[in-house]
Amino acid sequence: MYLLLAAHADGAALQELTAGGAPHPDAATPRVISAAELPGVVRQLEKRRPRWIWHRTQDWYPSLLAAGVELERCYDLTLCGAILAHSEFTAHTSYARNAEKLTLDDELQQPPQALLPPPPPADQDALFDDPGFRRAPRHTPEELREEFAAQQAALGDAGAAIPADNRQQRLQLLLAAESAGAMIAAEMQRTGVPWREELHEQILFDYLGPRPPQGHRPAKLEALNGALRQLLHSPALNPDSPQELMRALHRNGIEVKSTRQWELKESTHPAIEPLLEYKKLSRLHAANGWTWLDAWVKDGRFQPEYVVGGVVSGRWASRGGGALQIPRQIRGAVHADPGHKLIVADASQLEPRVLVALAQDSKMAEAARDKDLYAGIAAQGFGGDRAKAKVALLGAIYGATTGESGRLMPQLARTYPRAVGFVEQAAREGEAGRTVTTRLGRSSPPPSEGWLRSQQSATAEEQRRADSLARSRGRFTRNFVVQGSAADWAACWLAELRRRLRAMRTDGLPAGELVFFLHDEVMVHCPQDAVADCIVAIEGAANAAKELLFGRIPVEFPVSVAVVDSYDKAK
DNA sequence: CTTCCCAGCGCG
DNA sequence: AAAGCGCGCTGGGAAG
Repeated sequence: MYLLLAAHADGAALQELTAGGAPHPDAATPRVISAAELPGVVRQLEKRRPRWIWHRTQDWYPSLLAAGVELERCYDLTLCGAILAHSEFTAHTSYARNAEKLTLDDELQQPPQALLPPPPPADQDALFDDPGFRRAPRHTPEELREEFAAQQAALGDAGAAIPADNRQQRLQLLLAAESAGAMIAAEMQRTGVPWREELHEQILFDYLGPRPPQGHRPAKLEALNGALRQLLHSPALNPDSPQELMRALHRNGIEVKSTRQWELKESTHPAIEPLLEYKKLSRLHAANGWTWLDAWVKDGRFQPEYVVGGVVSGRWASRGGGALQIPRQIRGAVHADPGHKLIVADASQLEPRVLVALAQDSKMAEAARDKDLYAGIAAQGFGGDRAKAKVALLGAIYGATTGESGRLMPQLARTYPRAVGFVEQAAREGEAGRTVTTRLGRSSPPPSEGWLRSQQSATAEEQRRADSLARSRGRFTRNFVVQGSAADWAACWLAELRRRLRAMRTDGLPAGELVFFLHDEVMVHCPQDAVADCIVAIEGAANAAKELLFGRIPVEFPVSVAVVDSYDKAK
């Protein structure tokens, strides 16, 4: 059952559609529902387990959640439209050809915000107090219905070219997973990561000293700054200025081309150690210090905004608070509530395993049967040297050309011609200006106009520049197929896990809540007596994701699970 | 004063 | 050990 929810001047318009996107015979015209009665109506209709169709999940779902209405599944027209408009699986359809003049405005990205406190938790009326909501709806119900019908038609044609390839099922799975991801993002933002402010403050005190007045350096940084000024004979030095710092280093005979950590480490000058310490602490203070704590943690929860579809590869991005960059230093502040545990689960070595499955490299699959894939590869082709094997494989996925990683490539290619050939092929597609596609059908963006123009350059100098741009794009497409297919896997893992956790709740069992997701890692906050069942759900979902993407293949996707009180104890 | 870009570094 | 992919955020600094 498909139910379209569209904005309406008086609240919402609701219409039942067929799977193809036509109005259901019993619902020729949409039903208008006032804002006040919407949550109740939606709650009632949810009992029939519909798929809710809407322009953007983030416009509807947060307010429904705030009103206490949780839904099972949806279809996000914006996210799905973006996939269908660019996917190679639908490139031959009129939907893709008309993508330039999409009926929907694709404002996936909102203007970037400065560091602002997170919005207060929405209450039941928030949706309807929002002046944006009271504006004339951007799309009529009929426009949204037609958009859904067009997307369904494109999906229906996805398998036409190569039916045996299951392209239609794969793309359908991707659309469902992406829409589920949008719901999970809204739910996780509402729930938030359990964050103990007093533990965070203790960490800051230990590293930096007491909280300084606004705009001042903490004591430890001030002391390091004093030492640096002496050691570098620069009494007014501000080490936060790369230019000043560079000049001071040069004055003291430290000939670096940048002030990056790894380059500074080359020097043995006595100022280097305090300088690196200063940089580390200064970063903590600026990015995750007291100001961050004030702005982002409230009532024991960190509630970041996730941006589903924010990365071309299908990974999520985030907005505000740097949610996907929580440094190890402060992970001790992420702490389970009393009587609860954090389950931190991580798909080990996900990208190499995805490469094995994509390339169907049976030799590498033998190595991937081991819990430690790098050790398996080391045994097969690198004389047992695990570090070498890891650098070589990651280099193949990233497109390393120089350094140890680049030198190891021929050795890797000899042992695993299929796996290496797969990423090499993806690189060649990109260099030639073509697009590449993930397992489930998300395609890389086409090259820009400027890139295409650069490839027709005349002079030798221009040609060198063009070749460099081509190789750069090749590294991007090389990585895209692996990173993007790993994101496909992770989206299915997450959606499957949500389904299983919801089932536990429906069965009246104690169940955990998803509170964090980071590319190949999930965190579940969970009552102690639900831990065992949650782990079963996490592992079952991982296996389900593998079979959804690749069928029954002899490649393991092991999940490493840690049950901890605080995040720093995981890994 | 605001706006934009860069260098640097955090995460995977 | 080295600098190959994808992001967001900060402070500095130049430009308007």
